[in-house]
Amino acid sequence: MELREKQKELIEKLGVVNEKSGMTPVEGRVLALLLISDETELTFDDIRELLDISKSATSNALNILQKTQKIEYITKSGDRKRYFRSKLYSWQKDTEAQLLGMSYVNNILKEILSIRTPKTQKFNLELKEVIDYMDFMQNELSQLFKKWQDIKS
Amino acid sequence: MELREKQKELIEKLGVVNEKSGMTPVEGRVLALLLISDETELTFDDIRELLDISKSATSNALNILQKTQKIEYITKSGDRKRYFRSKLYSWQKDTEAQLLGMSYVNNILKEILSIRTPKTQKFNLELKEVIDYMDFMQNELSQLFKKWQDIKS
DNA sequence: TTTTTAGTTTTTATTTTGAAGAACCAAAAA
DNA sequence: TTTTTGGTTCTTCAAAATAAAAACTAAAAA
Repeated sequence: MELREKQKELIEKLGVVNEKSGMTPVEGRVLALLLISDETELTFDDIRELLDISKSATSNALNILQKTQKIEYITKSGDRKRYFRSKLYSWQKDTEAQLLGMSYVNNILKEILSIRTPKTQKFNLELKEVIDYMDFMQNELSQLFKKWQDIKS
Repeated sequence: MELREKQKELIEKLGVVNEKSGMTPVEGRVLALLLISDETELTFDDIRELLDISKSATSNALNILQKTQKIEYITKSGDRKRYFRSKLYSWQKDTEAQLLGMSYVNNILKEILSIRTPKTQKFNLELKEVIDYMDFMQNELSQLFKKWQDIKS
C-alpha cells in the first residue's frame, strides 16, 4: 500500500491541527491517515508501514485514540487482524464538547467575580460583561445543536 | 502585597485552564493573576513577587501575553514602571476566534473530501455530513456574534 | 506441541520545554 | 559621571514527552 504525494501532504497538515488539540504527532497523523487513506479500514501493520513508525508508537497511538473515542476497530471473520477506522461523527461531538467547554471557564470566571474586592467596580462590571457574553453563547449554542438535530431528522 | 488563600486557589485553577489552551504554566498564572488580584494593574515586580517566579520567567510571560493581545500595560506620569492589566475583552475575542477556528479545520476536511477516491461512497457521504455540520455552525455562529452586538448597542 | 502472528509492555535514547540564574543594557536619578 | 532602576537576553539545567528497539505474551495455525 502506498500514499499519493497529496495524501501525505494532507496528513501532515491535519496532523498539525490534531497536535494543537492535544494529540502527540503520531496520534495526530494516525487519525488523519484514517480520513485520507483510500482504504477507510486499516490494520495495525498498514498504519505502521504507511506512516513509517515503530510498533510501540503505533500501539500506543491506537490505544489512546480508542480511549478518547476517536477511532474504533472491527474484525472480519476468518481474519485475526483488527481493522481500525475513524469514528467520523467524533468530529461533531468534539466540536460540541469544545463549544460547551466554555461553560467550565465561565464558571471559574463567575467564581472569580464573586470573590473580587468591591473596590474595583469598573473592572468587575467588565468581567460581568464577559460572563454575560459567555452565558449568552452557551444558551444559543445549545439551541443550535437542537436545530441541527431537527434538520437532520 | 499578598494574596488570599482563595485567590491562590483560583489562580491555580484558571492557570490550568489557560495551560490547556496552549500557554506555559507561568503565562497561564500571570494572566489569571490579573483577573484575580485586588489590584487590577500590577507592575513587573508585583507579579514576580506574588507568583514567586524569576525575572526571566516574568519577562518572557509578559512579552508573550502582550504579543498575543491578552494583556497590555499603561504608564503613570512620574513613574518609570509599567502597569500591566488584562485586556478583558480578549476573552470574548478568544472565544470567537476559537469558534471560528473551526473553519480552518473544515477547509482541510473539504480538501480531503475533494481528493478522496470515489470508491468509498458511504464514507465520503459521512465526511460530507461532518463538513455540512461545521458549515452550518460557522454560519449560525457568525449570526450569533451579530446578535450579541445588537443586544449590546 | 511448536511456530507464527498480532500486538503489548518495558527499557532506553532523543528531543523539547520550561524556567532559573546571571550577565547585560538603556534610561533616569543622583 | 556614576549609580540605580526596570527590565531583557543568554546560558544552563532538570524534567517531561516522544518514540525507537527489544523483549515479551496470548491466541491461532501448523
